[in-house]
Amino acid sequence: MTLPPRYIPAEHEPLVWKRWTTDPSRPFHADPKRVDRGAKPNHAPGAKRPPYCIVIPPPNVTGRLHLGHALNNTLQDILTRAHRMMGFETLWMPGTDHAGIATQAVVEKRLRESGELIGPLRGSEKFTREKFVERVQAWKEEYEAAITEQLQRMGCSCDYDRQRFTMDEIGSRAVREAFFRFFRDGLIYRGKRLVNWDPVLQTAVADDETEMEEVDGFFYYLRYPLTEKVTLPSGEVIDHVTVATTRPETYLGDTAVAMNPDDPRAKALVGKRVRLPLVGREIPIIQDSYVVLPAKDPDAPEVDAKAKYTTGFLKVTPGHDPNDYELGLRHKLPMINIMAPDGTISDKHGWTDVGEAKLFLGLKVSTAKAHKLVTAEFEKLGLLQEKKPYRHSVSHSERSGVPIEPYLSDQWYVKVTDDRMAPSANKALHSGEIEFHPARYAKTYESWHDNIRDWCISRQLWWGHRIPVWRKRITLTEKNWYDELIVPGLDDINTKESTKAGICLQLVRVATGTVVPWRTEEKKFFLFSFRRDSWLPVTKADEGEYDIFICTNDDSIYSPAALQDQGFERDPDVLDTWFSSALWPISTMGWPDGAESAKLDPRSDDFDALLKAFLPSNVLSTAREIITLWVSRMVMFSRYLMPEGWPQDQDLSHSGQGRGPVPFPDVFIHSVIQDGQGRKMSKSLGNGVDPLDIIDHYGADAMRFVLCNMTTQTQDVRMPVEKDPKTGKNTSPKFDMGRNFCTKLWNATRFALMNLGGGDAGSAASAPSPSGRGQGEGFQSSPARSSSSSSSSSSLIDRWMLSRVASTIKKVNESLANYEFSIYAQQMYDLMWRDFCDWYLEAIKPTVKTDASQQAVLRAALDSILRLLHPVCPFVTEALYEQVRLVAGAPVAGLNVPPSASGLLCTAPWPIAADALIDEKAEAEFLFLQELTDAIRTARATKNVEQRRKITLHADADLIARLSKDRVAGGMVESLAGLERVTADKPPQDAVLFTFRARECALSNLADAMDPAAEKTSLAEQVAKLDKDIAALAGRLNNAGYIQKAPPKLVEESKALLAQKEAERAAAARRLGELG
RNA sequence: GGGCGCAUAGCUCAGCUGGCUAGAGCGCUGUCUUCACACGGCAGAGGUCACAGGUUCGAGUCCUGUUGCGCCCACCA
Repeated sequence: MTLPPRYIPAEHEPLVWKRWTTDPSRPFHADPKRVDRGAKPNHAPGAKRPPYCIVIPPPNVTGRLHLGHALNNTLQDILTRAHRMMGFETLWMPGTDHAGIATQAVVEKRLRESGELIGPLRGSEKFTREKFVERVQAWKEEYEAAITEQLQRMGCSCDYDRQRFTMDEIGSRAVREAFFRFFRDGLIYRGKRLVNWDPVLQTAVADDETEMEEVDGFFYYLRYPLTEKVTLPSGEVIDHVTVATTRPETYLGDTAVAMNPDDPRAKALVGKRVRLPLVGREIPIIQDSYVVLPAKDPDAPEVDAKAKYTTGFLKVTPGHDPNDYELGLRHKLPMINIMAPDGTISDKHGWTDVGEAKLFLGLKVSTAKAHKLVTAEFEKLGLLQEKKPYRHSVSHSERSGVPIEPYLSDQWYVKVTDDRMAPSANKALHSGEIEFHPARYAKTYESWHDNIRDWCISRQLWWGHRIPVWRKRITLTEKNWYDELIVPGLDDINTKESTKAGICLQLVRVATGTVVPWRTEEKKFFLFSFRRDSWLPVTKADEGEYDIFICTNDDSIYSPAALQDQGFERDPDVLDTWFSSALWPISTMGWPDGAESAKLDPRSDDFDALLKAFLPSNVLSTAREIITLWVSRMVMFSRYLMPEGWPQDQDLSHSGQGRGPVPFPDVFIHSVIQDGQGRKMSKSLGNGVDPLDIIDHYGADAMRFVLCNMTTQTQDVRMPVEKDPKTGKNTSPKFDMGRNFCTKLWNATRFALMNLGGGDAGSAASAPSPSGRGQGEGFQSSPARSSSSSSSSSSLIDRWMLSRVASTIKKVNESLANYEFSIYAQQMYDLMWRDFCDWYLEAIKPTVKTDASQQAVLRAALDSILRLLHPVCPFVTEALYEQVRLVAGAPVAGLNVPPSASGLLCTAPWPIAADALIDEKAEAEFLFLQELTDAIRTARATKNVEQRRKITLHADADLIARLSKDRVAGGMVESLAGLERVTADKPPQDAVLFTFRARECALSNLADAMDPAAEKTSLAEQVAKLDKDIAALAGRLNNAGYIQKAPPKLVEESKALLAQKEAERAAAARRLGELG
């Protein structure tokens, strides 16, 4: 009984997965108690070993994983599996991200499509907040399960017992504590700012949640009447100024007109006023160098678009344009908001002087309709000068697709500009604590921090972490301030003097939006001190409306109910998704509670040890667009929140405040997979590939091998996508290679097993044993310690094979250390296919059945290949190892492949080869034989010699000696080249001459009859080709500079090559003469 | 506008600090169903390394510039 000639993944993958996950040794489970950072990697049961940890970039629960995920997770699994086999205590922490805005948008869209939801979500009768969140929760459950299944089908060896979710209790606890600490330390503040507003989802969105789109529009030239006539330096008298705008309706919120101080008209106009049509508001003309001067020649091709279109007068709308907002701040202009959250023009949100502009109320801003109506009114008044077509890019919401409205609103911010945040993240880069691979990506990271702005973290959504802040609006006077500020019950808490749990307050003056520092004797701003005598009283100047914000990290201190009784309302907003993502490396491991986290999730009771053992993790693997969104924030948060002296200081209540540890020392940025046309894969383009479709069709290993193989150091990789006519699913012919590779490995092992006479090869396919244990192991003793006399083969091809294995181990180790995945795959491809199959297995066919020492080498080489390949192709190698491990084989000196204690390949020790196995002499000699074989094969093919015909090689005595020196090696050439005999006899008249390394050789008995004409043509071609080569070489050697400056070794090589070519030419020419 | 990357065989890509007689896989051509594998073996065809300059004895590789494509950041006058 033998293995079938094909590897059919679907027959093995589920069984192999079951073995991994049900084995009592729990191979994917990390035990922090076994970790010792100072230990050497080893496999001894119960021994201490160094940690190796990767925290998964949590996939969004918005949908299923795509090929980019497959790539990233394959790479992480490769690293994880390799290190596990190398003897590290290995943790790959899995989990998913709630992806606030993205998931809410997807679910909202679904509900709209199904007709369940009509109109805006907020205020919807059908969906209360709780009910909607319930629906999102259901969605999350569905896709979290799908994602987990996908990961498992891919073979990802995550520690699934620890799987986390950003919004689970552990994650939420971390968010709460982190928010509290930032709030307490003054790094979270409330501010009225201009934000990106999505008028459909009705929430603020981050800059990175928007994307630019080219839009056709118009430049409208509007005339603003001056309140008095002005005489320009040119002598011209004007009664209006003309502004150019793409969004005419925003004129309703204009609070100034700006011009460049260098504009010759500025002197006459700055300080004058214009009156806004219909609104009637009078606004000043101000000067600011931000304003672009009009181009002298607007038609010149390289003129900046702004200079080309501008009139020199810029309408300033601080409430609805980011630049105008900055301008407004600089000039202390009023900010008028003319828009309701749904994007309609409204006088209910801070706009009072509506005047005759009433007719615009209710219009949706940024629509053609609004532009039309507003400009029509200007036209009626004779104030529309002209309009010009203009194509420009406008930012759109990534989630709802509508244009983003800059919108003035109250939001929470993290002060990432603080020295302890972004600058600290850069410090980690400069000190080498964090390193990017490839290194160029460090630049993206660095410049992001150099230009960073405070991070708006509040989102007006329902799906996410609720902001842990309660608010009450109060009016403070000289008389009532103490009573207003004191919150009953808090006095008691203060006496606890607890640093761990706490409560803190912020006071924001409503009129100005400014945060009022708590004025205590201790100068502990925001840290609430409840001792009345430590407060400075409110003075007359301080009187007014205030918002008081309370933040606590522990509901037991002050319960939500108690706060409500006091008239506090919980902030309705949720946090930006990246806030919880930023905590991911530490929250998943139980920050901030350590051992106590087990109360929140009893699945893992070793939380105290977990963080200590595995943080910092070893590497973060991700796509480059995540560098700013996520990598940066994880570094900032970890450095701020984790203790400075970590891991010596293990008191998690200590915040490092920018001097804590980095969450990982290495960041690997993988390439982006595009389709065959270089486009991004996306749902809308229909060019996405589902990893499960690939796995169904090709097998997980095939997919993984190809993904690994294409992970070079470049930015993008193209993957031509085809639609499978049968299934209608997207696929790519690129994966053929992986499938073929697995089949080849399968058959090579099959062949080896046949020749090793061992295990019942059939059982792997038909009836895999549930556990391999209990059956005889292949090795009797550790091969590393065995003496060379045990089995070391003296055969050249065996030494060559071992040398190839040894040097591949070395190169694979290097590639893994440098995150050079493609090189790793390539090495394994060459070793398994080219070296092992094409040469070694073919070469040993005549001898292996009777040569015990060769069998040992065969077994050890195969075992090594399976181990080295396992991280890339875990399923097929595991299935094969199940058979191979049962085959007895003597140890091979220098190649250490001890049996796996569990019987599983996934925890088998990584092969170790002695340097002495790398045998350059054997490789050189083998190369000689390979080339000889090739030369004969080529001659046979070009002379159309029949496949089965055995021919005769005529060679010189030296070559014959070399071939007979090693019985097996000589036999190899004979069998691979199809030789009947090798002789020193003079070749017969009809022999075909060829030269091999400057030796004249000949082949005879090629055919029943030779064609002398064809032979002559071929020889003439050879001579011509050689002449060309000789000319080139001679030219190089005649160059004085080359002789003088090139390395002598190179010159010698050229000379030798020239001599060889000349000899070959002479021989060919002579033979040509003989043939007449 | 700032930054990064890519342009090498029909396709997808290697080619590190300059020595190449430029490689791999797929595809193509020929041949072989020989007892591991036709998802295979063997052999072969196919490339002025985007373009133009420069440095060098020598450039796919280094420098400068040009063109084309892609990505990130900034930018709604």
